[in-house]
Amino acid sequence: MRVHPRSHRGVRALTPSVALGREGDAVVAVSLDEGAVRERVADAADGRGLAAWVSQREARDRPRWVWSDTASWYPRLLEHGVRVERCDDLRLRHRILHHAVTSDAPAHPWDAAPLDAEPAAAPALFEVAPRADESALDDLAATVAEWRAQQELGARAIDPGRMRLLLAAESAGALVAAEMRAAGIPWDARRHDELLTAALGARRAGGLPVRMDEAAAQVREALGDPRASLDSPPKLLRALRSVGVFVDSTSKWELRQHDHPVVAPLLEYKRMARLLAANGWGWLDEWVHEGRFRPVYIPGGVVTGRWASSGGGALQIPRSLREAVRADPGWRIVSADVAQLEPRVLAAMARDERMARAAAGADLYEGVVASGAVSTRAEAKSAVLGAMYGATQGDAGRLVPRLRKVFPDAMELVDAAARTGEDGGVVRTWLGRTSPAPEEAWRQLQSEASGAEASAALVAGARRTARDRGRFTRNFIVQGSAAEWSLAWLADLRLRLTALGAVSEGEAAAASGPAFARRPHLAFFLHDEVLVHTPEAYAEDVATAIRAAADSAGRLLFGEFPIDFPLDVHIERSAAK
DNA sequence: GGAAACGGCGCG
DNA sequence: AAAGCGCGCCGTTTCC
Repeated sequence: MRVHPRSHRGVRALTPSVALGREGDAVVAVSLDEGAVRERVADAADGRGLAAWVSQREARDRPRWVWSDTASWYPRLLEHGVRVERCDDLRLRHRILHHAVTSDAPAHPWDAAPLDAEPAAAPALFEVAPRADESALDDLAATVAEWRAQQELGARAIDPGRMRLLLAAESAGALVAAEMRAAGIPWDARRHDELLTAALGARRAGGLPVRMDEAAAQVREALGDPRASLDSPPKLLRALRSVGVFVDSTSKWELRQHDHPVVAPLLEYKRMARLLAANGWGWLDEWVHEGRFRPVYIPGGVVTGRWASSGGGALQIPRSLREAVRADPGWRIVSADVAQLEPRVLAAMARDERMARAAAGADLYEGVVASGAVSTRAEAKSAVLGAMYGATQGDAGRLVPRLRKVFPDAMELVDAAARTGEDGGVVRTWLGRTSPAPEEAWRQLQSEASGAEASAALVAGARRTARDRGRFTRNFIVQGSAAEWSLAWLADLRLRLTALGAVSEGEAAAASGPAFARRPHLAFFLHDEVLVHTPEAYAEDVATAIRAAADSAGRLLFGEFPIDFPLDVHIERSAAK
């Protein structure tokens, strides 16, 4: 029986806000609430002094730290083992607020108030990319001014309550991203090497791995050209045509449709070449050090609000290599992913009760079959994805209309988003992230095509780009709202894990490494899945926390609307020895 | 000779 | 040469 940790949601009358910024050669803190109490923190170059001061203040009253940019402030703290509970990342918030308040977005069914379209004064200093002068961004006066401007912008959002949630979730995500980079993904380089050898054959200096070489030889044999180039699409295309394989590209989906002796070995070669180039031994040498892969996560890096990553292809690790992720001895990896997150979010956003009923089980697609819309799970999946992506042709295009009959509310929501996009408007996610407005060139094309003189080709081209944009906005509201659910899940889980780890403080003190990495901690996040690295003793508690966080996220976004977010949770064994 | 575009493919 | 969204990265080709 374990003593239950102190709740991480303890009621606090007031969370103080404390801005950190540079003033000359010093870092200075200012209380933003009342009295504007100022305190010199440390020399700007003194990371240890900064961390010590923040740590002390964090312990005292856990303020909300207001800083220009988590990616530039927080790693310095983490380096010295100091974590903070919450922050306002002004740079990330700026991007959301600026778009939200200055856009000409038409009202949505869930909007609480008409949009105030008066353009906001937005200091160029906080524009997201690229930053010319890093030190200017950290300036204390600029930080405080930006924070005050953001308080006003936030109050002018269409739904200030939802906007507050979104801004808080975005900033919490920034903390998670920095912490996950600091902690790294436990990566078993030996296992990775074994997997590569099994897939590609033995590694050979100055040449291709054995099995790749063999596949290449088979391809060249079938092409009747011992020197055929396999890595150059144009040359390969010509070689294929010369032996009667009349393809229009060398992509695998097209090759697969041909029955020729070259096809099988070529597909095998391409599969191996891809693995070698993207995640081969070179990748291992470059990205895995001391048993950790440390990708750079970029919160809000995708227009929809999803995260992007930079370096190491963290968001594209092939499934076949996931086995190389191994907990440290005595630890466990707890993995969890959400089943069909996006259609569930769509059902909840649209308040579509019939679609929610179809989602009631663990498998939404089976629920769609049970609704009578389609007859197989494969059809259900194709139709649902097609509905969210805007399919018009093929199987999906044929099936989508059936969904319209069964789930009219959900379908009307995405159809309306598509119409808005085609007309050049902007759309918003559930919590209020606004899609980018169309480029001037796009507007220009549409207006030229609507003129009396417009050629048929011009009209057709304009129509096509309008449809392209419609598919983008259609998907934006779903992908972006799903990303918000995920952020809420992540933020809530982060606090639950901290609370869990707090009870193990004593035993953890003996271990080595940064304090936060000795507790259960997030190690990886990819759109709708997480990995938590945890001491073995907490594995079950972590699994429970992950589920509880998913329930919280669902309620936070969608209240009592009857939608659930079933998870696939696994506790994985650690590396042998 | 280097930057940008392209084809291709991994992930959700 | 995807149909049907969003990414990052690789090797090659094309452009300047």
